[in-house]
Amino acid sequence: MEVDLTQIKQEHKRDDRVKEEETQLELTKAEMGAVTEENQRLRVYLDQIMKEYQTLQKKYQETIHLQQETLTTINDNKQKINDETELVSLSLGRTSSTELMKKDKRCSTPPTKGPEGLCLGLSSITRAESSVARSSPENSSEEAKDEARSPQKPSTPKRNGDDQEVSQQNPAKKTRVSVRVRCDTPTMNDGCQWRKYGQKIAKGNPCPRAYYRCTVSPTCPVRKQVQRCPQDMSILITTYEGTHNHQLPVSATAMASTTSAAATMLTAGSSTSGSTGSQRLNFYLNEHSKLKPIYLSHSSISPSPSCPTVTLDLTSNTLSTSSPYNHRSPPPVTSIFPPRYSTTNLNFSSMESHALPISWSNGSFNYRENQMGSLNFGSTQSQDNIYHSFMQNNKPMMGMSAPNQHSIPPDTIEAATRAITSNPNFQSVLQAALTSIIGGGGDKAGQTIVKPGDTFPVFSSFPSTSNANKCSTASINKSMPAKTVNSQAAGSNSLQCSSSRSKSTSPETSRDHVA
DNA sequence: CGATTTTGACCCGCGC
DNA sequence: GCGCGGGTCAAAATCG
Repeated sequence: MEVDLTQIKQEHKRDDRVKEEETQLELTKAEMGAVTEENQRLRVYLDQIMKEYQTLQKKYQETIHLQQETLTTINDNKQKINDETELVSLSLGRTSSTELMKKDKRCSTPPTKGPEGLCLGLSSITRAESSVARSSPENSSEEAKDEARSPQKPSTPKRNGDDQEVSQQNPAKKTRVSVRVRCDTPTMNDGCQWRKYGQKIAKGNPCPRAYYRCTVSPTCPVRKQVQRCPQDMSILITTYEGTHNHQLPVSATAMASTTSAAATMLTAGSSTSGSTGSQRLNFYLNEHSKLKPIYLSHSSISPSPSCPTVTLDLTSNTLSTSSPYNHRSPPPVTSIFPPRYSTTNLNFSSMESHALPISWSNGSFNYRENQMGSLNFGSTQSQDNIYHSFMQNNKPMMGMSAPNQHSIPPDTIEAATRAITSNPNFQSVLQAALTSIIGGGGDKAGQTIVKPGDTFPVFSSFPSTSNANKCSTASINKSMPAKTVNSQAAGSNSLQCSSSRSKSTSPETSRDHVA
């Protein structure tokens, strides 16, 4: 009996083992089946990817082929031109050729031309911005040259030196960046210190044009022109020109980066635009759960312009027109800053009408709010009161007279920043500056926007003493609320329209702002 | 009193 | 060559 029991037990054990093995086998089979299925799926996926890759490769090759054909055509044209003009002039250097050739040189020059990586057409502004981050010895040496030139030739104005510098860098063109801002204050505070050295009434524009020079460094050649748009007096057109040869204050880097990016875009963008008429690029930004277009219109090339100008249109399109362009303020580019080569108009106008004013005076597009960290968010006051209280609260913090405040809608700033940073052509230029400002989180920083219910954050971290930074709180309070942005009283505006250069208009230009 | 603005004069490039 | 217009200079005025 005992023997039978042990036999039965052994048989049971054997059965269990067989069953376990069978189960494991089934499991393994099932796993194999799944894996085979997945493998097939992956194969199909891989095939699709390969097909797409091949298609893309085909398209790429076609595009390359087309580009080569175009280049060949251009070269043929060049050859024809050279044949027509001078058969000997085959140098790849700075030959006297047509505009087309200049553009070609500027644009299609392979990036192997220099250590700076960008094509030869890069403007001084790009270098300026690079010198913002690192004051390049090249610039300093050039400045030293300028300084040396001036005393030697007392009769020669210093601007000649600047022009020479520019002409050395970039023959026959000097990129300007024009910023259009709906602003009631005499000047747009961009964080830099400016000193007014002249004022003129340009022909065709009753509003005087003011000339400012950067005083952060006595040798800084950067200049800016400030002028009211004749069509829309509430729009301030600030044109920057030149290269900062010094460290910029943090508050000034944002504007510098923006203008730099715009300038870079002008030069880089012209590389693809060729000589064809107008080009329009559209940027889209996702804001408030809807896509908004940002139009980059590349205006047609003007025949008799003096220098390439890129216009950053930061005016708020409060009328919300369906047109991509701001019709209320026609493009000033061709009329005010007619470009010799090309003019790029970056219209960052927002279609939103709830735009709250923010300050450019901080120079960092409001991004410093987190760093400053003494804001009253969540206030339920009206916007006017909010702004009043904010200004009062922040006066001690600013530790200075209220700087110029500007009615730049936050979404406009965000749009500008996004549009600019989204362009690969100058992402590298902007990266350092914007990253430092935004704090690394591009999206998050981009969303540091004043919401309609929030307290309006205004910062002025730059203790400037220049007039450009002076602005009365009263006039700000009058003009800053979004609803009254366009109905400013131009009384304290230095650039208000006037047909004569009388003393009555000029002194108030930038001084009698303090209430 | 120093810094800044104003403003008439001057310079220079460009078109005719 | 001349005139025009934009840009700059620099002395005077003004401000803080």
